[in-house]
Amino acid sequence: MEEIHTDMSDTADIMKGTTYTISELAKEFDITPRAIRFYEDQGLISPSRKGRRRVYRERDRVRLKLVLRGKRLGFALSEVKEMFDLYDTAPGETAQLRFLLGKIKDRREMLEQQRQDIEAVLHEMESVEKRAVTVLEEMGEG
DNA sequence: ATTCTAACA
DNA sequence: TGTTAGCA
Repeated sequence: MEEIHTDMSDTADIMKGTTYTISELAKEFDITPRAIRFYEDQGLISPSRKGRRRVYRERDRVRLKLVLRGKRLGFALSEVKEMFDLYDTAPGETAQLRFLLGKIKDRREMLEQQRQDIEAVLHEMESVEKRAVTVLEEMGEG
């Protein structure tokens, strides 16, 4: 899945002004550079440039990590972006957290509904299966 | 060797 | 998002 590099503290990386190339981040998070550029196109990350080349700093790395976490939780990139925009607009504001809670609620409800749907199908399968077995047994006797 | 943009799948 | 082409 995903492993995290915890050598020096992140704060140390920040004060040192550590930067990363797109390939380094891709390797760290086990994704392709293409995916990282895609997230940028979607407005989720905005690395600075050195000429044409993207220069990723700790802030970008953190955002990328959050994007991937959002994906794991089943959120759309657009939803992760909404959260980022809220944070950028009102840092330290409760709006972002309320938004997140709302998203979690929606996501959870969707998953629970899916769970119910799955259970319904499973039960139906069981019913059909029993019926089929019964028919075979009757044929065996007759 | 690596990254980038753009376009198509 | 993956892939590929043509650059720098």
